[in-house]
Amino acid sequence: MKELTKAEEQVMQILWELKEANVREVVSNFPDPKPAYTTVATVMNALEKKGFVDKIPAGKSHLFAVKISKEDYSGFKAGALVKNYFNGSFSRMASFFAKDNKLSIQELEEMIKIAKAQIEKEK
Amino acid sequence: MKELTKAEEQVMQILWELKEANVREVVSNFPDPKPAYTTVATVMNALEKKGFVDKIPAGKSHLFAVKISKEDYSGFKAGALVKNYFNGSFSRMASFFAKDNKLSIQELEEMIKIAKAQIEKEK
DNA sequence: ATTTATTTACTAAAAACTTAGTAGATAAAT
DNA sequence: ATTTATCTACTAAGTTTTTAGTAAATAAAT
Repeated sequence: MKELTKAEEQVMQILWELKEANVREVVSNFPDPKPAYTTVATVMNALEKKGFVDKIPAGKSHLFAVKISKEDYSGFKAGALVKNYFNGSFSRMASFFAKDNKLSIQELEEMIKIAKAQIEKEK
Repeated sequence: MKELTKAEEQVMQILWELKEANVREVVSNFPDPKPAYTTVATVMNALEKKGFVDKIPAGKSHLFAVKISKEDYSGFKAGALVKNYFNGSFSRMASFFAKDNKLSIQELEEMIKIAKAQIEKEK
């Protein structure tokens, strides 16, 4: 999987929300100050070349449909982060977040529940 | 805190290991093919300008000493990841990792231990 | 039918990042 | 003292990324 640049990532975040959209719709979902239409179009074409979206002719314009899900890309990014910054250990990252009250009790309890369920499943 | 570029990050990973080093030492810690001495020097000066290291005259050359710890930068990166890709919820990330056997039982148990300890501490 | 609006393909300038050379200073070796 | 090695500051070329304009095609409005 290829890396997204900053500009590409911004567009993908919008596309992940919309699932599919044309250039105009993506532009209108940008916060102000919105970039130029052609700027967004350029980025979206790059995303197609990189395989992140499909470009489908639709009437007068094109529809860009998400091809690589946010979940897949999230996993890719999270994996790289854990590898490069937490010695490849997720629990090391968990302990980092646990420190300094970075996590609420609710989040911690949720985490325990998830982990327990997973252990049960693997038995 | 500023973002590190790819090249800067590579150098920082070496500096985080060495705590402090001059250009020559950083170059020699690069895997082959090693970049040019001046290339590394340029990056290290950029790191000083960004505030990631201190540049201390030491005899003939300079010593570059880590100023922003790997832990601090890790937290910064992990926070951004959780915010942008897991709806700001760490447990959402945990559940993502738990899926598909991405975590060993050992890691999961470690996670539970950490979370429980933290909850206890906050009481 | 002609004007107006929308969209795309192509092009390109500007900015950011990467890589490294050159010249000059300083120190070490002979 | 002169040569050799090391280091830095400065410069700059090459690459990637970002941003957007222009021209052409198509559709919509008058």
